[in-house]
Amino acid sequence: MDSLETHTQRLKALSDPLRLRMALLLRQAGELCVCDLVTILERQQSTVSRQLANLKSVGWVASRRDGVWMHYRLVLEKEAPEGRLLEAVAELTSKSRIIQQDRFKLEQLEPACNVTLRCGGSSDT
Amino acid sequence: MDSLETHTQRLKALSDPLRLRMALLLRQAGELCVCDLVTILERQQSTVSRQLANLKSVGWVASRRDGVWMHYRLVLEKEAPEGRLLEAVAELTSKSRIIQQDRFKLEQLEPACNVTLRCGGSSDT
DNA sequence: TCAATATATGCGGATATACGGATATATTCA
DNA sequence: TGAATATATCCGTATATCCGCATATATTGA
Repeated sequence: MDSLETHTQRLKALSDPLRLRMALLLRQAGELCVCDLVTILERQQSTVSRQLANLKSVGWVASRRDGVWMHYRLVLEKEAPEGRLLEAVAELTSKSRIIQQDRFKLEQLEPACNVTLRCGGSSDT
Repeated sequence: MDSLETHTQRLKALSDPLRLRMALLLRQAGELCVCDLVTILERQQSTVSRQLANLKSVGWVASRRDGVWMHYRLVLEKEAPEGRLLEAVAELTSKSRIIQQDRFKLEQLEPACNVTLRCGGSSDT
């Protein structure tokens, strides 16, 4: 029984192009560190970090420290309305040029940090 | 293949508490005129009108003139991702105090204009 | 044409947001 | 302890947003 403001703030967090790209990248990758996102999004580290803090403050993502690196991941209870919302957003934006480029960059990414898991993509060998 | 900006603008339109309440009221009522929304939302007519224009400019609602009245309704292709998005939002916010109050006020509403149809609610007599 | 009503829009002020650059903090390793 | 790296935060500026008030526009009916 969150207040309406709480919900609109969560929606607003996804209403910024940069934060939405972040959320969708995390959705695809499972987990990413700040420097990976800096590489893909081509923004200042301070910008990326601040927007991740925004996503975290409204509960979309959580973080995990691994040495010097902070790994961010989506917080989604499966079958929750939040998951369906993000799924719908992902579907709506999947054809967007930038989103497709982001996905490509993610696949090509040489992980800067020793990522433990990276879901999807090329897992055949 | 809308641009990412287009999609984030549509999300942002739902990220404002007042506009979200409007969208959910229209979802429940089917169609409402500006003065009905002014009554329910207890805001200035100019505010309501401008936010409806916002929702219209990004494609969430359409309007129909009926004499002096402008009736607004949601534009939702069934089975489209937009519909699932709004459904998820409606579910997330359904427990919010304000949203419940809005629903109640809508049911009690003495229509200011001769509304042709009003779905749901008390249609027994 | 003119008054009455419903709606839309211009304007200004208060507030929020996004960004880059600089800097602070945290962790690792020598 | 000190250098190197990754991340977080502070600051100022530019821009966007929200609202109410006043006013413009559109429609109806006399």
